[in-house]
Amino acid sequence: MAKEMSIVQDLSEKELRLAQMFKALGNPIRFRMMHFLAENRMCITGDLVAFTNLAQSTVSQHLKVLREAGLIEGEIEGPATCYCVSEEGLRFLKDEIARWLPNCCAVEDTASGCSCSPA
Amino acid sequence: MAKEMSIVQDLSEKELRLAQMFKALGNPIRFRMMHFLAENRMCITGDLVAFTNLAQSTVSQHLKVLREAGLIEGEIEGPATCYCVSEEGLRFLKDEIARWLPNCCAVEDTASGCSCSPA
DNA sequence: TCTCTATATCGTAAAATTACGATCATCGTA
DNA sequence: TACGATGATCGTAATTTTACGATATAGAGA
Repeated sequence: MAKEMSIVQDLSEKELRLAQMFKALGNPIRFRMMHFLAENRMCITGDLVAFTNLAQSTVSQHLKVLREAGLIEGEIEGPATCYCVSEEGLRFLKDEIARWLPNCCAVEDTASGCSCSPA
Repeated sequence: MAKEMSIVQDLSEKELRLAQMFKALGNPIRFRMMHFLAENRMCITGDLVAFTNLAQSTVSQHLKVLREAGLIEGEIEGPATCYCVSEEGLRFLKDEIARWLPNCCAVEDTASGCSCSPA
């Protein structure tokens, strides 16, 4: 952990958020939940519970991860909580990815492959 | 795990790869390694070991994850192994993300926020 | 107020990830 | 062929993640 910090430390705010989003979406369940949320425009926790077939507490936990990554937004709606995809979050994700690692893989690049020591 | 399959099952090939890429990049160390790799165009395992300050075996393990996600490519170069960012992989990632969840967050969308039960 | 519904949070067990040292395999060279 | 350098893989400990049931919280309605 201490070692990790030394390397991870110098990530910018945006990069940290991007990494957090990657982590959140790295789980297949959460990945799928995002789809569901996007398809259905919005839904309450119970809908995701039915969809995933997981325990309510588990789903709630996954929702928390997605929320903390800024990928979804929740709003208390009466006794339930209504979730939807965060437009700001998704836009951020798409924009950052598009700009990510611009130094490589340009259209007119080495074309493909890794050519070490091109001697 | 069995339950997970029922939900994750119906992910397309591309979606599975995308999720795998997310997972690989979700780790801050690997996230950082991708930067390093992109900045330096290419490098051998030892360079990453020096950069990350982690054990050689650990770095090798991280490289494997990135490789299996199709994000980098390794080529045996004499006694060493030369790694570089997979152009195909990164292009795939960027393209898929750009197309991802197209149903939401269009430019002329609800603008922002989650408005449940708009009654 | 009492209850029902819907969720978040807590505590905990199981599984996966991460990190390390040690070992094994390979290439280039003396 | 033996050696030194470079990395991949193995075995394992520590940490983190994932999932569950139980409990706590809050709104809506009888």
